[in-house]
Amino acid sequence: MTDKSFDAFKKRYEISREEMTRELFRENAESIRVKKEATAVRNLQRIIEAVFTISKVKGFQAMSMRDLCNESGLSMGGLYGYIKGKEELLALIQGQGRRLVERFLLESLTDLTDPFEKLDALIRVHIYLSEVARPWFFFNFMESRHLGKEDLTQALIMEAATEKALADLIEEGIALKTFAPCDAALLAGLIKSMQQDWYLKRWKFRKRKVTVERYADAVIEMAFFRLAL
Amino acid sequence: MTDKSFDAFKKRYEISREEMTRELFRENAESIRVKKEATAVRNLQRIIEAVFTISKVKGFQAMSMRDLCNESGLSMGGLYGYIKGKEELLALIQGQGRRLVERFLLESLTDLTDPFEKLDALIRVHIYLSEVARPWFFFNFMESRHLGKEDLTQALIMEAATEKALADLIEEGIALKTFAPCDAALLAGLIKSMQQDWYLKRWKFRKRKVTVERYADAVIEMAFFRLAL
DNA sequence: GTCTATACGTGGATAGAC
DNA sequence: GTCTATCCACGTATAGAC
Repeated sequence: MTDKSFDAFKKRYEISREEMTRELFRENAESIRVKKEATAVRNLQRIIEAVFTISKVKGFQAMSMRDLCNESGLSMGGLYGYIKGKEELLALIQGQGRRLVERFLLESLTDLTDPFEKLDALIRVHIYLSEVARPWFFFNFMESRHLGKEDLTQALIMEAATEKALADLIEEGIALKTFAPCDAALLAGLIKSMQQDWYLKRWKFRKRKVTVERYADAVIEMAFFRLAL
Repeated sequence: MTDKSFDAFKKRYEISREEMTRELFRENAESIRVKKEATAVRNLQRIIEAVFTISKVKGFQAMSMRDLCNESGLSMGGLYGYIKGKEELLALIQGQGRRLVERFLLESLTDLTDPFEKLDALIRVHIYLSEVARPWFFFNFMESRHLGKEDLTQALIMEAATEKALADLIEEGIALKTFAPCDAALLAGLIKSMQQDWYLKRWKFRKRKVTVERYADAVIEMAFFRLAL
């Protein structure tokens, strides 16, 4: 990513959006009774968005299937054509998230060589991604501990992968004597916590009129101050 | 606090612990059917701890009153001698938290004048407090959005107060030309997000054998690097 | 493919015995 | 003060009509 603006990122994201839901449908096709792709993809999207909306207010556990029907516009019977039960919703949403992170986060370092540039890109793209797909990030953070053992393991692996990408980058810079020596793993964790705050406390930033670009700059600046020689 | 060690803080905390639950009982005495203070305080403590334990695993919404009975050792009827309903548990726990923060956080700056020392104390004491009262901090973070309007407002005020204390301190240091100029409110938020990570991801730090003192040092170091002239 | 109606289970709260 | 037994409301999931 040579263009650091949020708008450029947003466009890139919106292009992939529908395609990602279609992939999700195909991956789960056996457990979905509805076979017509256009209908299924549209309804799947509505269901997932409804889950986010309701969960944000009352939490996933407190969301009843009736709530979900009202919000998504489907009826009880119709809804059960898409999912086997409430539990499966979690797995479904997890799948969408894995796709998000793989496609946008772990591919963000192409064409960059300077450690500072790479670190900038890696920090920035995470914050931008959490802005465009905020409902998913928020949901994932709040509800991941209710996942089943299998899905939880998957989630933790993905979580660790993004943190490790940061730590590796920092260590690489230290080895090159571009960054000042420090505990790379610990610093990566601190950076991650600042990244997360963007989607966990977004109401706060909106109230204070802090833009996503400005926030990303501030986090990157913190890291650079720490790593400057 | 002249002694920066965690052990010193922990001792100070443990002395106040029982007393705080007693205050909580007296404050809510009208809505508690049980009148014998010794019994009531003991059971209240058990109930609150049980709520934390269960909520950590399945979330407050998914916790049934039967779960709570099993975990606390009381029966359904007995339990309802202490609380009017499930909703009231949230308010009760909120009360305990307000007491925690007021007593330990907002009183931590006595006897200090140097801005760096004050900032060190304010950052450190929050992290230490979240370590000794981790169940409360975790619960508060995860469940606060399910509070009623009244209690939610209270929680947000308290949240804002701790962040403002940080921001004020930073601005004071900038005015004194001890700190480098920067956006104090934004930096305060970033520091807060790093503080929160300690209790939100504690399993991670335990696995990596990062002690609470070391973590506090790392966060303070981040702030100092940013604020050094 | 989607709807309405309904069976079956679980949860919150209380009454009354001990 | 605490327990057991019970009431009623609500939630999930399915059967069968359209």
